[in-house]
Amino acid sequence: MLTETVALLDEHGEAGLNFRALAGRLGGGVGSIYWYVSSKDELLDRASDHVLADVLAAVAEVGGGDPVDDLRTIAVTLFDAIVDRPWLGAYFMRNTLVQPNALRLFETLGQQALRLDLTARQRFHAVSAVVGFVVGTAADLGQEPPAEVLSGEVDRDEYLAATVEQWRQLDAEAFPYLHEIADEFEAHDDTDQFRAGLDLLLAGLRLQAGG
Amino acid sequence: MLTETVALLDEHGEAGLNFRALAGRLGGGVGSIYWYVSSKDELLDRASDHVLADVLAAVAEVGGGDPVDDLRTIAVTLFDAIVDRPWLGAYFMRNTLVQPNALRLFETLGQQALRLDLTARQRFHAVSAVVGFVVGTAADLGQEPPAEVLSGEVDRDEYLAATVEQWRQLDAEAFPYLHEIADEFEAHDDTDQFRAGLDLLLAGLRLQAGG
DNA sequence: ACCTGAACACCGTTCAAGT
DNA sequence: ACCTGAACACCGTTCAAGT
Repeated sequence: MLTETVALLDEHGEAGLNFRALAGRLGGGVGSIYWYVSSKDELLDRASDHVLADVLAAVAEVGGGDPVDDLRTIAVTLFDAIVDRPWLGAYFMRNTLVQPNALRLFETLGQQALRLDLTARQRFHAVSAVVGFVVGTAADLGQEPPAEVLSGEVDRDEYLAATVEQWRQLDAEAFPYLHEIADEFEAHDDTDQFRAGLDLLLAGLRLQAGG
Repeated sequence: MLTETVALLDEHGEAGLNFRALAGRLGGGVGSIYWYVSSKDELLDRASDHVLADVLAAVAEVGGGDPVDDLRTIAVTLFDAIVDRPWLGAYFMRNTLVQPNALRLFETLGQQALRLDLTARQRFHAVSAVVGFVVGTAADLGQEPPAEVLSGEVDRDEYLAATVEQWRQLDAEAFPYLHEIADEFEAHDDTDQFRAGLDLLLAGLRLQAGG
């Protein structure tokens, strides 16, 4: 059932997942899904954990190098997985009681932090910050472009172009920052942007751990 | 209309906002809302920007001190606003074409970054990282507790208690990190956690800007 | 130009009934 | 123990009709 859920999600996005379509795929009635799962939220909790097994497998060997670098490797792997499947962002670690893989991934991140000279509280904060940054950033990037722009259908590129154009129209005296970064924004790559932010966070962590 | 939308959101949460209830409040028909707004998403885009005016007013005087500290002040103010109204997280800066206040707040953050010795790209990445971290972390904290835990209704405290209990039941050899932080998690304060993470990010930024 | 509200299409969820 | 699918309650959105 989780496999079919993920397949539907991959093919038609979060909006394409509904119980009627899922039941059809499984060759059963709508009601039978409720025998295995108590709600759509729980289905997505479990589906996201199901998919997380791949992330876990990909980082199984991580742990031998510099702790901060290993933290970065795991974070980037998780980030890529959420960019691939944006619905992951909303459900990852939402309820670890039914998400053993999320818990294992959290532990794996934490084990890198265990190798840093930090207090327990600092470690807790550091790992939480990394997870928060990864999930928050990835979820932001995975957003559908707003449908209300202009009239008719607008794709992501057109929305971004309209945004830069808006920035350039602003008064340069009142908006010096937006003017400065308009070029950057136009040429920006989401993954670069994520990595740059993650590097800032990890640089701060390294400093806290004593270099 | 935006004021009534926000009032409904504040009183009954995101789930309590629907066009029938809103039309009732406004003393009109459901259809008339579509004269002012093309979809529910646009309504929420505009409502979130409406509310952001308060944040903007609160940070109007910021800018005289240390740039990194000023960045922190603005970030904390935004964080508090999203914790207060979790639906803000999903709509903040989603479509700046209809969100002038979000744009101004982004500019205000950016102007602090302008006072740091950074390249335009670094500034863009830094401000994006701060916003991503704030929104991601606040949105995560604002989540409803999963309803599927155990049977019956469970509030946030019970869910957190069940989570710590789960961690303590895990094998201590295989999950050293979760065991170590169980106590921290039990006593943790969301705002402290956010500030600690933000400080790591800002420490990294300060380092990049040359101390 | 602005509003009305019935109607439409589509949801998640329930439940009496089956096997 | 597990499944069925009609029915329910509740959505966002549309649109012909009004003023």
